[in-house]
Amino acid sequence: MNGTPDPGSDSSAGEQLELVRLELKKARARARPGAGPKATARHLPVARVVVNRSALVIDQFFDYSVPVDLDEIAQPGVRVRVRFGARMVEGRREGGNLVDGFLVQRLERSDYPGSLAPLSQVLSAERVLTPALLRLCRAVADRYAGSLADVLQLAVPPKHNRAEAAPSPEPLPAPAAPGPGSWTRYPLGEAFLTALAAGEAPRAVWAALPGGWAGELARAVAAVLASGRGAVVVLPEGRAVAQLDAALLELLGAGRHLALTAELGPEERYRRWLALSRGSVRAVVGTRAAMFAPVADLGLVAVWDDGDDRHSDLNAPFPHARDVLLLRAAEAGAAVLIGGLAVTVESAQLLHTGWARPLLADRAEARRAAPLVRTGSERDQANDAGARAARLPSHAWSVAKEALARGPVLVQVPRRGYVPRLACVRCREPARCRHCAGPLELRDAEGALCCDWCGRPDQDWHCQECGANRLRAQVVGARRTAEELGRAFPLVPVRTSGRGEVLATVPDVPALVVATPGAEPVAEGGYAAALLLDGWALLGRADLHAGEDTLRRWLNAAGLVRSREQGGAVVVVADEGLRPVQALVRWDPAGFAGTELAERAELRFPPVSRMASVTGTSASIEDLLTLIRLPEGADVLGPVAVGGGRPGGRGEGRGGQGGDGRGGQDGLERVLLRVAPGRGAELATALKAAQVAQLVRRSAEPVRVRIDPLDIG
DNA sequence: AGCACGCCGACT
DNA sequence: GTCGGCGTGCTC
Repeated sequence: MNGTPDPGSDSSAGEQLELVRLELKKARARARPGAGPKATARHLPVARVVVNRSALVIDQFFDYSVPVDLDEIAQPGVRVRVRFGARMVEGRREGGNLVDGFLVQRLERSDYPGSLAPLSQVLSAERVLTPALLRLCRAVADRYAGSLADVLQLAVPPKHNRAEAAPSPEPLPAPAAPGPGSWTRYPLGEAFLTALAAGEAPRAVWAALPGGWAGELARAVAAVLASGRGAVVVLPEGRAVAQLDAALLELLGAGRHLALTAELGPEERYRRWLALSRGSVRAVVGTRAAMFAPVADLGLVAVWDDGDDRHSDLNAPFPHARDVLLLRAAEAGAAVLIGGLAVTVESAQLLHTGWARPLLADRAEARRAAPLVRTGSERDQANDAGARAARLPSHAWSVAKEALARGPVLVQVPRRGYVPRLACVRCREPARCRHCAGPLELRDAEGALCCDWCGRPDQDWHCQECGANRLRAQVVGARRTAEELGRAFPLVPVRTSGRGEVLATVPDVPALVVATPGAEPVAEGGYAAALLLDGWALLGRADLHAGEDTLRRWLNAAGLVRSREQGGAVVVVADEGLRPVQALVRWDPAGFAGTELAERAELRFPPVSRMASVTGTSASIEDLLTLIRLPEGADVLGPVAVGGGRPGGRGEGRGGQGGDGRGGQDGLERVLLRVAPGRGAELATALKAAQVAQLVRRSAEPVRVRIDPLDIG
């Protein structure tokens, strides 16, 4: 029968041949000398490995034996490849995939009762996963209820052979301690620098003044380098990194620091990462990817503008640069500097608990550095036809017209698509649920009010502040306003900076520079004036952070304007009675953050409480809630239906746009879990355990969990 | 997560 | 009688 093809059964003969070939292949694999039992290292024959599998249910170490030929190279921290998922057949291991991992420890013996598979491969001798980095990644994974492998993926860049083969530069000796520069603007500024240079670990929240922040940050880095320690600085985007990079280059010359940003490309990024890991360079500045940068002898962590949502990583488990750096500082006993023109509520809490000290300028100094800020009413239309065409209040119109004679004028307009929040028609106090203080939403065409957090309806809403019983939803026409503005000043060039194209700088010549928040170019000689338009659209977003975030965006724009002594002026088009507006006019970011914090505490909002969101189908959420062992006093808010999209991303809310399509047409729901301050770790642990239980039992579709969600109303 | 084992319906 | 569904369990 063999070799006599039966006409009509060609295919079956072919299949048999194929089968025979497969069997031969298997036999050869078994007989291959490399696959047989190999001698194991005599000393520390066990290698503990973290495998690169993100699944929560295998978030643990696995032990492998170390073959003699890998004994020397198989040091803690190296990248390895191991066979994972094999099964036992007649006492032999069969199958199993080659997966990447890191060797974390060499041991005399394993506590695993079975026999150990050998390490398959050590990829190189480079010890990329240092003990400190491993501890950090473990802490971050725990804090965010994620797996170690997920965090390692964010923390250790992919291997690049060419970068790894090249030697890193020789380290330079520590520089001399820098002079205080413009830190003299803050009463405690010099003392902070001195402490850094002396090897201490001061912790500060810094309300930076306009002008000079990059130089001030650079001096903080230089001071800690002078103490023989290293520094990590994370900034929200590439243009800010470039500014600090330039300031450091000027202060320290080349070779003592490096910049790490996403746009570098894999080879150069890994080359720089290795320079840090190998101790060639001790200071790094960069965007959020730099938050894990392996700086040895960490002396200082710093975050710039920590309220910017770009500090949140977009990959699971969505760590936030500020919080990762705080974990690092605690671990390393390093100094902390959280700075920005604005002060976040999270920073205010660090001040409130006494964990950090304030680095604030006194009122006179702040007045000197800041531009003159005035409000313009949206109802106060100018008589001038051009102003009417631009729909500008008369004050804004005249300020812009006057300033255009002296230099560029910045016009900040919100991006289209901000979702307005329901607010009192009279005093514009946001409409909140009287049970849990979540934001109220219009859920259906009937106009029924419903809480976005707990889902309770509210038939009889009236304003807590002024007693009015009517609501309004704000409407946005931002982009059009900007276009009309260009027509209103026909002789002036109009430049735009926004989503499509972001300008880094504009020259010191008269021009209208229309920019969306976060995309404002730096004007070389400072803007002569800035108009902050449509404050309502910003303040009216359905977002817990709307007030804080709006003030932050205003401050960042106003901070690019010349000081009041130099004739710099800002007009903010918004109701002067509102707290963010007052804080801008008085240039008092710290005061605003303190008040906001007190209010959050009263309403039990983050960061005074800790929250996590759980998203999934109704059944899977219910299932998770039966499995979870919640910390004492935890609140369960919801579930409520949510629109499509990725709950992990920044899609809805803070800084993002969209967020329409609510109503749960895809069947997804969300609950918010709220715990008392100090119980965040317990909550994360409980969520992870419940998720693992759900995955193991397969009792329902898995849910998605996010700690510190950004998109809560 | 993958991947294999194991026990019940419609087809050669 | 077999091919194949996805429930349950493990991976050093």
